[in-house]
Parts: sequence; C-alpha cells; structure tokens
Amino acid sequence: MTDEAYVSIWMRPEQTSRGPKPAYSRAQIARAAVRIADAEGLEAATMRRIAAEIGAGAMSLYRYVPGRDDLIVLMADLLMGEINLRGIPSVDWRADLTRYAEEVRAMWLRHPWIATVHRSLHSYGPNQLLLIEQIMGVLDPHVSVDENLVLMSILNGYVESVARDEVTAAEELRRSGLTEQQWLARTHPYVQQLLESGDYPLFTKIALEARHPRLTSDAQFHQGLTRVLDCIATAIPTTESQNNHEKP
Amino acid sequence: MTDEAYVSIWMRPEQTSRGPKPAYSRAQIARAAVRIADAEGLEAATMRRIAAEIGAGAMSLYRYVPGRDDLIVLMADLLMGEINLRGIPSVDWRADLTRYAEEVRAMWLRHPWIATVHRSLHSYGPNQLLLIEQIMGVLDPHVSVDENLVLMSILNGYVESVARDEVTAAEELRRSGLTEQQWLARTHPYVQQLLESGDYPLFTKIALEARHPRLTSDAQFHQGLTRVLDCIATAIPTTESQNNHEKP
DNA sequence: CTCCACTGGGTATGTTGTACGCAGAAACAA
DNA sequence: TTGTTTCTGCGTACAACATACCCAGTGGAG
Repeated sequence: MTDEAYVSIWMRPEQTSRGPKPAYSRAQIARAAVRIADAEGLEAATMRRIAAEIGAGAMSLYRYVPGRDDLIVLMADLLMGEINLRGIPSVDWRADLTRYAEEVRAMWLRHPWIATVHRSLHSYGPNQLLLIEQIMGVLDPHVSVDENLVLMSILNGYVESVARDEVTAAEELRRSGLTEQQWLARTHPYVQQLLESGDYPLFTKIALEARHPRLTSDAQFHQGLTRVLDCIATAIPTTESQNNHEKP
Repeated sequence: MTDEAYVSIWMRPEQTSRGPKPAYSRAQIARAAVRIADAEGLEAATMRRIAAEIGAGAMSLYRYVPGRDDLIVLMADLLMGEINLRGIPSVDWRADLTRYAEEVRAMWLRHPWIATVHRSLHSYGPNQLLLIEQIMGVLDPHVSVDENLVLMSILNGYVESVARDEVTAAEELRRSGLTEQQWLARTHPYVQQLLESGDYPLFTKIALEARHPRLTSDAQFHQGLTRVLDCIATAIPTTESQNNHEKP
C-alpha cells in the first residue's frame, strides 16, 4: 500500500474502482480502534484485536491503511472531530477560548491515550485543520497573525499539559487494575519517604500547605486557565468588554 | 525482581549483600540506554541492544531493573540531572525562569525521545524532585504556594509544549532518513493541496503572511516565553525591577 | 464473455519483552 | 577450612506483535 514517496495517509485517499466492493472502511476501522483504545488503552488496540472487533481477518486492515501508525493518525483526527465549536467565534473571545479549552480537556479525559500520540503538521487531518481555523478565528479580528500564533501556543500549551498530567495519572490507575484508594495507599509510602527525608522542603510545603492540589481537577484547571486568559487579555489592544480582574 | 506490592523503582534501591559482586550498575545501564536512544530513538533502545552496548547478556539487565518501563524511568531522571540550575534562585526571578526554560528546552532537543515518556509523581526520581525544589524556590519568596503552582504549570506547559513540537518534527525527520530539504520537498505537496483547496483561509494566512514561522525556533521560543513571563510578572505583588514592556 | 485489478484473509517471519532454570561466585556459619 | 545460602550472569524458550507474501475469489471494464 505504500511506495517510496509516501508522505502521509491524507495524501492517499480511499479509492474504490475495479474489483469487489470493500466490506469495511477506514472510518469504521478507526472507530473500532478508538473504542478499544478508550476501554483498554492504545497498546490493546493491536491490528488483530481491531480486526476481530469488526469481524475481519487481521491482514484485511492493510487493504485500508498502510500500517498501524497511519491508523493511529486517523484515530487522532477522529478525536479532533469530537470537539464541538459551534457558534465560535462569537463576539466574546474570552468565552470562546474558555469553551475551547474545556472542550479539548474533556476530549482528552474521554480518550486518555491521545497523550501518547505524536502530532505534527503532516499528520493533521481535516478535523484538526478545521479546529485550527476555528480557534485562530477567535483572536483574528483583534491581533496580528503572529501575535495570534504566540497566544494560541501559550493557551494550547497550558491546556494540553494540564490534560496530559490528568490522563497520565488516570492511565496509571487503570493499568494498575486497582481502585483509587488502593492506588493511593500504594503510592503513599513513597511520598511519605520523601517528606520524612527532609531533602525536599518545597515539595513538603506543597504537600502540607497548598490548597491547590486539594481542589477538584476542574477547579485547578480553571484557576490556571483564568490566568492564561488574563495574560491574553493584556495583549489585545482595544477591548470594549474589559474583563473583571480580582486580586485577593 | 517485582512482587505483588510493587510501587516504583525508587522504592527498590540497588542492594548488594551476599553473592558475587555485580559486574554492572543501574546508572551504567541507564547511561548506555540514553546513548542509544539519543542516536537512534527510544524504540532502538531494546533490552538486547542495551545489554550488547555494555557487553552483557540480554537477561542480565533484569538483575538490575524490574523491566523496560522502569529502566525508562531511570533514563528520564538521568536527563533531569542534566539541567544545570546552579545559582538559582538568584535575586532576579525573571532571569532565573528564563534560564530554567532555556535549559529545559535544550535538554529536550538533546534527547528528543523524552517526548514519548510519561511522567507522574510516583515516577519522579531524585533529580526531578530536586528540579522541583529549585524552580519552586524562584517565586517562593514572592507569591503563595498555590499561586506558585499555577504560575509554574503555565510556564512548564508552554516550555514543554513548544519543545514537544520541535522534537516531534526533529524525530520525524530522523526517522525518515532524509535530508531536511528532501523532507520539506515531500511534505510540500500536502501543504500545497491544503492551500489550494480554499477550505482553510486562516491556515493560508499563517502560511503566507505570518513572519513567526520564518523565525529561528530559538526566536519563536523566546517570543512566547517573554509573554509568559510578562504574565507571571503581573501576578507578583511588589517588584522593584519592573521589567521593560514593549508594544509594537 | 474475458480479463485483471481488486478484495478478504491464512500462513509465515523477524523482533520484541521477559519467564525460567542452571552454573558458578562470594559471603556467612560451623 | 568446609558446607550452605544467596546472589550473579546469561542461554534458552515462548507468547505477542506488526507485517510481507501468497492465493482464491469477485465484479466492473473492454
């Protein structure tokens, strides 16, 4: 299915000309793979397992996809399509970016395995590209393209890194096969050892004094998000709706 | 080497009591693995390959490390030890955080495979924990622990997400085995197709009008970093050295 | 009706992490 | 010193993986 000048799966559309009608489709295969990865992790989504899920033989998948890596690219783009940005951009950029951040994080939590997928320009499919269009459209009326790129890289960096931490922990818990209580009980001795060693005073300060880690992960997320959006606000020249800053 | 209540490799220190003197060591094995991963990617650092690198039999490694995943944890902590933060915290928090950001990014570029490693609390080794101590120490005199956590998560999010994008591209190039020119020539048709489709006006605007993507990656990185630090500055109550803002 | 580009998929191969077992070495107990 | 125990290095073996190759069957093009 590949030849020497292969670039990406997006340059190799599904084609059907002569011969028997295909029994399956890329979308069907990708959806089955996502289902398995959601439930049991990306490493469980093997070619054989995916094929079994749709009732096909293992080697049949290679009629639709050059290899497993390309299939994962398809899966990732499917996920990007789940992000619902209807009504964006609106008149309220801050609300738009908040909604975007929440949607991205929610998608990550639904599909924790996305943290293991490498994404770069040539792997961007239609859904990812559409997302870029919509999100760049939010600040496009207010700032230059260059400024827009910088600000979105800060926002995306924050959102993805928080989401990454959350799903890393969630995946570890799932992989362990333990309940959350059991897992915490297992991890506790290590934390205890660090605290008692006395070598890590600031880590100790975080563990003992900080209220942030005791908030719900939702609240933690929004706390940082608010700061990021405040930062973006200062970069926007003339805003009629100057947002409410609160300093405790 | 593992039993039912296994937590992490940091709870299982290297021990030597009875029996023959070990011929190798965890550190030696981890260093060899890092060397291979740097040169050929993490997937090339197989147990057999690492063992061969130090002149051992494949199964000998399991006398030092419970499994490959734990070895990768050791490798990651070795990398954290490369980050040189001598003289931090100083009196100038902005210089400190800039240096930290640059050091982290430089480390990522030296070891691109770090992007594929999942890190979470119970995988944090001594070097990672020391890094946390040092970096939390920078703003500790100026803000509350909670504020500090939020601000550092924004900074780390930015730094790691930019570094991640850079090393993803670099790894793709390496994996292709092509020169940069050849690689760009390969990718070009896809970009061209996107531009010509007319479906992605903002993507087109970025490709044609933006100057940001034409800067060196160093300059791109520092541009966003400056903004992040400006954002942090607004969260610090009384600063004697109010930094120079420039608005074009 | 003939052809052949296509399909589904069985079999086979090379590579991986790692379980198991064994021979030898070093510390301990006598 | 002399067992005895507990460690070491590591060869062999195995299950799981992605996937190359092959072949039989199918259905639109001529």
